[in-house]
Amino acid sequence: MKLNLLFYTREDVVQISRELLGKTLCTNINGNITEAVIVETEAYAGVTDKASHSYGGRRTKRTEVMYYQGGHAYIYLCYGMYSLFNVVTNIENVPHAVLIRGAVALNGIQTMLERTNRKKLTDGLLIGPGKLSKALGLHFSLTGISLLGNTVWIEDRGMSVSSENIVATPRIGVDYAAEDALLPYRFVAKQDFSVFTD
DNA sequence: CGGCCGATCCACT
DNA sequence: GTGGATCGGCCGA
Repeated sequence: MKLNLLFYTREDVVQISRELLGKTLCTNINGNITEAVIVETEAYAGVTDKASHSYGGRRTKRTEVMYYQGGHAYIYLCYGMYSLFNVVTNIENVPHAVLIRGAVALNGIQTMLERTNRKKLTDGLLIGPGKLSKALGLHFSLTGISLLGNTVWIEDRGMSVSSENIVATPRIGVDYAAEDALLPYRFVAKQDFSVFTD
């Protein structure tokens, strides 16, 4: 079933990041449906987190979406060519988010291959936030869209990941965040979901 | 208005 | 392991 508002508006973004592992990220872009099991996430803990775009309460046209109520998508352009997809959490005006860094393809594989200009499905197709967003059609122009609608949403299909199958590490590419760069806010599922593919 | 740079990826060595 | 691609956002002047 589709994750609801109560899932997203909880206050512990680290806990939500862990729970998102094993959930199914779905998109329906112009009738092209793609689905993938989330296997890698990162928590961004808002105004007190130096790695977060909303650190210190920074509020700009781009980061405004982070201040939305939980259950929206914050998607922004990185390095001029990659859209990075985040799940906004917590209540309105508390700018927490979870970056979705990796997934395993489940359905709509042909569409994903076409979007990424590949011929064959490989394990790494959706590993990496830029690649994942491209394959699922999560262009940054979709930023701010609700995850409770019928374009982008996340489902619980009973595939939760137990804590002994979760590895926590520091986040990627946030060396600028001083001591917060060391926080173990990246979560990787050590579990093989590829067996569910088609 | 100019300049710098990023929550990345891949080809190439 | 390294550097180039590529551009919107952000900041300082």
